Amino acid sequence: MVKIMDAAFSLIARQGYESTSISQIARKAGISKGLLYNYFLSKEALLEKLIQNAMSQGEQIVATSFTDDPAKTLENLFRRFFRELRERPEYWRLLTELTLKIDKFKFVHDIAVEKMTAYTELLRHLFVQLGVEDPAGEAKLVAAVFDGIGMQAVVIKQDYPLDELERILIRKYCNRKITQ
Amino acid sequence: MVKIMDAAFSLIARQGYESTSISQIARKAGISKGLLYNYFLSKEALLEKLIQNAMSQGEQIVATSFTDDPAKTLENLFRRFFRELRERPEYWRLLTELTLKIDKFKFVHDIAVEKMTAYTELLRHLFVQLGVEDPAGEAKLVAAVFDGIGMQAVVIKQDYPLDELERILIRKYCNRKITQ
Amino acid sequence: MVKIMDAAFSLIARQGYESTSISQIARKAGISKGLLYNYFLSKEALLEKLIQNAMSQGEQIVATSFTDDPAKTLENLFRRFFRELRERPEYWRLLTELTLKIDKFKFVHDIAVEKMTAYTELLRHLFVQLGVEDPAGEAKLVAAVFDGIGMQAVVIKQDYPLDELERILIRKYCNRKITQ
Amino acid sequence: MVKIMDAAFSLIARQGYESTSISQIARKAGISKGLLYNYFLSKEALLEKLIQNAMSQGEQIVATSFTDDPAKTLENLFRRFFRELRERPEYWRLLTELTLKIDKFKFVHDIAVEKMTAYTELLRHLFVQLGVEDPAGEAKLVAAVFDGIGMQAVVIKQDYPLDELERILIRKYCNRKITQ
DNA sequence: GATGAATGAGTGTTCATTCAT
DNA sequence: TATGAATGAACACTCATTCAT
Repeated sequence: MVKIMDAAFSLIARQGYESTSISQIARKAGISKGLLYNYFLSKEALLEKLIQNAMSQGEQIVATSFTDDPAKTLENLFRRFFRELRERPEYWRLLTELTLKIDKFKFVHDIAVEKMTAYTELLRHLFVQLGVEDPAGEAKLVAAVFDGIGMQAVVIKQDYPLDELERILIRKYCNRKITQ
Repeated sequence: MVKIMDAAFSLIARQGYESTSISQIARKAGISKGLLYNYFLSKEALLEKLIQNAMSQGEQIVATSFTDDPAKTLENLFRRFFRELRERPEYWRLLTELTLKIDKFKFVHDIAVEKMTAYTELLRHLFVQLGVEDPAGEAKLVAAVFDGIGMQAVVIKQDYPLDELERILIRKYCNRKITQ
Repeated sequence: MVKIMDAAFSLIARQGYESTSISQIARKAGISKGLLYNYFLSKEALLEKLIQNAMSQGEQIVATSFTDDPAKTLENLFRRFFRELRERPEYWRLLTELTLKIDKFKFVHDIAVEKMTAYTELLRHLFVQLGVEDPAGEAKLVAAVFDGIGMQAVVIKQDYPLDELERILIRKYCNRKITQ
Repeated sequence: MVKIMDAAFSLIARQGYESTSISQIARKAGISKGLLYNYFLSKEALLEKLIQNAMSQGEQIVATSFTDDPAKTLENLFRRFFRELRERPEYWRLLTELTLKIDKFKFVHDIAVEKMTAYTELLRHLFVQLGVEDPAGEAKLVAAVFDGIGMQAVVIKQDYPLDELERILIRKYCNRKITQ
């Protein structure tokens, strides 16, 4: 049920998983607690569905960034990442919070590691094409930058200079001559 | 009471704030629940003290990194940051988790913003001395890198290439000639 | 609906009345919950039908045991009782469990008393024909033995010496000369 | 806490385990639900304590029945058994109901089998001393009689002829000459 | 006849917090 | 200073029952 997922998403993204009760979710979705359990086996199962949903949206972003020009592809990735951060910060909040729950929910670890290695590998591949020195290391660095910016954007919110960071990153990595 | 803080710190760092009960903390600290409430007004107040404590430890790291040579100072900062990550990963876990509780605990936002601006300003200052182009932007980027690496290290744990990232960062930013 | 009764019977006999849900019964019967309520007014009503059904099966056992020879009739009763216990122990489980719900379901008491007096009267009648001393008392005793053996067989299961007890009872009560 | 045990005992004995809620028990005991959980880890743990309590009382009955004369010992056992049934029928209700829950609670099986074998062995021993033919078989029979009478007394209540059955049993098994 | 979405009161259990001692 | 008995509101979850279709 999409109403439930939406309600759960916005509440959990804002308050965190443990601080959001099934009652709250049901109330916000406009249904009874009992009905919620017709759709989801447990609170944890609901969370898992939520994450899977969010992840698949993330994959679309990557998929639609590809072009023949690696510099352009990289720029697309950067721009879409920042757009996401601006338009749907709660998505990153949820992902980040969940990532920290790695010891509590077994399904999180697999998703997190898979996501991280996939992104890093993608960046490395682009850096190779762009002739960047130590592409593997640079990819890891940029992956960390992504996570760090996501985290800080979520925390500092409107005061965080997303625009400036976007400009810096694109200038640094996507111009003709990549020297550094 | 330091026993309480220690107990609370290790439990919350490992299990998270909501999953750690006052009973557990009191038991681990070897005192009664009642006594705990003689020292802290509430669970939330204990958490606040915990964070303030953790932050001040972070400041010590910064303070002891200073030298006359900005490149050396920067290298010290990097090295100490990575050492912390290796030796006390729970510290970062706690900080990261708590940072995300921004909407739940008002005091978190102020602390987080203050920390971040202080670090960024420090980095900017060093970059100015080192003649880095766009020192303010670079400082923001490196601050994000720090947060990102901390986050990923906490999640990926022993498989995360801390050593490699440390080497890359130092090579990139702390060598005589800073060109990028 | 016989499918419902069968499903309910096997589930309740195995798990007990309270631990068996209407959903389970409907699922096992291959119908919807709603349809089940077309046939039975409530879970309790279903239970009542279940018991009546079980009781009438018990009566068939008695009815087909009759012969002209009271000793043979008694032996038939014994043998059929033990056969039932061996072949359909869940039947006894259900009856025993339900019998204990006397304070919860008013209909249980009437059924139980009626069953017991009928059996006792039957036994008494046979004992009179067999010239047993104090036939009424002996009948009550044997009725108790039946219940006790049923109970113990249900609990101890495969380790309970049903064969031995059958032999003992028949030797004791069904031989030409009844002396005791 | 004895208040809790008493409340739980009387409620569970009357209504059954599943039909008695923790709320009811706490209310009857005059305490909060939370406090109940300071004394018992779970509803099941409370039940286990209840049974252990009941069993140890049962053992006292057996222990105080012994004399040098086996016939007198047997008579004592019979009389005490019937006295218990008259004075504390709920005790038997609880024990019987629990016994049927053998598949649900692991601790029940051990207790039930132990109780049953101990009683049967005791009876067999007495029957040997009394020169009863097939003492082992007779012991099993009498053990079943006990269970059966207990069961019927619980169900039929005031209409069940406990006095008559007591007289019959004692006459049958405890007189000088045991012939049967 | 037949479905299953929907409800609401209930369950066992947890836990931050208080307070008499 | 120190205890822990006690509370009450909350939690995740279940289930008999209803009803529009």
